[in-house]
Amino acid sequence: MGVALRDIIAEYRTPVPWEALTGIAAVDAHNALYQFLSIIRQPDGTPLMDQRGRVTSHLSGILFRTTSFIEKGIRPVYVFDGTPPPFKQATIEQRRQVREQARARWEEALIRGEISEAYKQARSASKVDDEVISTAKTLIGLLGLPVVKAPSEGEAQAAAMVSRGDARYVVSQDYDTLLFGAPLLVRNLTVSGKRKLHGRTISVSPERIVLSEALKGLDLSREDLIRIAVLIGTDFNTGVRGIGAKTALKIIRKGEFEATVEEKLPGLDREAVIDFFLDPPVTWEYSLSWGEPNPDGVMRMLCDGYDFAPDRVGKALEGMNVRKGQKTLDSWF
DNA sequence: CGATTTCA
DNA sequence: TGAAATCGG
Repeated sequence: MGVALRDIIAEYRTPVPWEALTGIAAVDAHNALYQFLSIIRQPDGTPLMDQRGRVTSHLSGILFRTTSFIEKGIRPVYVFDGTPPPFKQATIEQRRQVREQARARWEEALIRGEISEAYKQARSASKVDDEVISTAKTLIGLLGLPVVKAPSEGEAQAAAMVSRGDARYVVSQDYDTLLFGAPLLVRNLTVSGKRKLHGRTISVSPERIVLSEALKGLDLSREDLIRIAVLIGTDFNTGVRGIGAKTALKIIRKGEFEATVEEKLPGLDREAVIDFFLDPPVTWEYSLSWGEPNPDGVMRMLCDGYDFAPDRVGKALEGMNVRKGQKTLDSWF
C-alpha cells in the first residue's frame, strides 16, 4: 500500500509540467488500477458496472487516461505484479481482512443511509483481482501498448526499467519505487488536475521526485532510506508503533537502527527485507513495442462487451493516432 | 478519475 | 467562460 515516507520526502517533490514528461513512462499498474477501482464510484460507493454487474471502473480509467497520455506524447508501459515474495504474506492476509471489514461496514452504512461513509468504506473494500488484471491487460493490448509482467513486485520492475534507461520515469502515487532505486518518480500524473478532498475540489499537478536529490538533501544512502522504511513499516514488515518517518530518520542518524530493530521488532529478518529492496527479482526479458491501436477491437470490447457508449469511446480513440484504421472506427457511427 | 453538463 | 456538479457503466 506504500511506505509512509511522505513526511521526509515531501520537501523534495517539485512540480513538473506535462511537456517535460514526454517519452516512455513505466506505470505501476497495480497502483493505477487500485486508484481507479477505489475512486471511480458513485457517491454511495457503487462502482461503474455493465448490465451484467461486472465492474468497469478500471476500464474507464485506463481508456481515458491512456488516450490522454498518448495525446500528450507520453508512452506508457504498464508494469504488472508477478508472484509476491513469501514474506509479504502477512501483509496480504491483513489487507484481506481490512477489505472484508470495509465491505461489511459499507453494507451497514448503506442500510443506515450514510452515503459518504458508504463511499469511504467501499473505497477500502476495493480489490485488484484476477478479473480486473486480465481485462485491463486486454484493453491495454488493444490500445497498442506494451505490458510487462514482473517476476515479483511491479514497483521493483518499473524501477529497474528506469535505472536501465528503458523508461524515463516511474508513475506511481507510492514512494516504494524509490526504495527499489527508481531514479525518477512522477506522482499526480492525473489528467484532470483535480481531486476531491473533504468534499472540496483542490487542484493537483504532476510532481517529480529525483532519488539522488532526495538522498543528497537528506544526507542518506539508499540503504539508510530503506532502513527508515523498515522502522516505519513496509509491504514486507510491520513497523514500530509510534515511529513515523521523522523519528525513524533521527534513529538512523544516531546509528541506532540495529538496536531499535532488536528491541522493537524482535524476530524480524531485517537483512532479508533490506536485500529485497536493494536487489529485487526483476527481468530483462521484455519487449517494449508500441503497436497501432485497434479501434475496432476496443469498440467491440468496451461497447459490445461492457456497455460503454460508442460515442464516448470513439471520441477517446480519435485522440490517438488512429489515422490508420479510421474506416473501422467510422463504421461504429 | 476523466468527460460532460450545468450554473453563476 | 470557467468553476462546480454530475454522469459514466
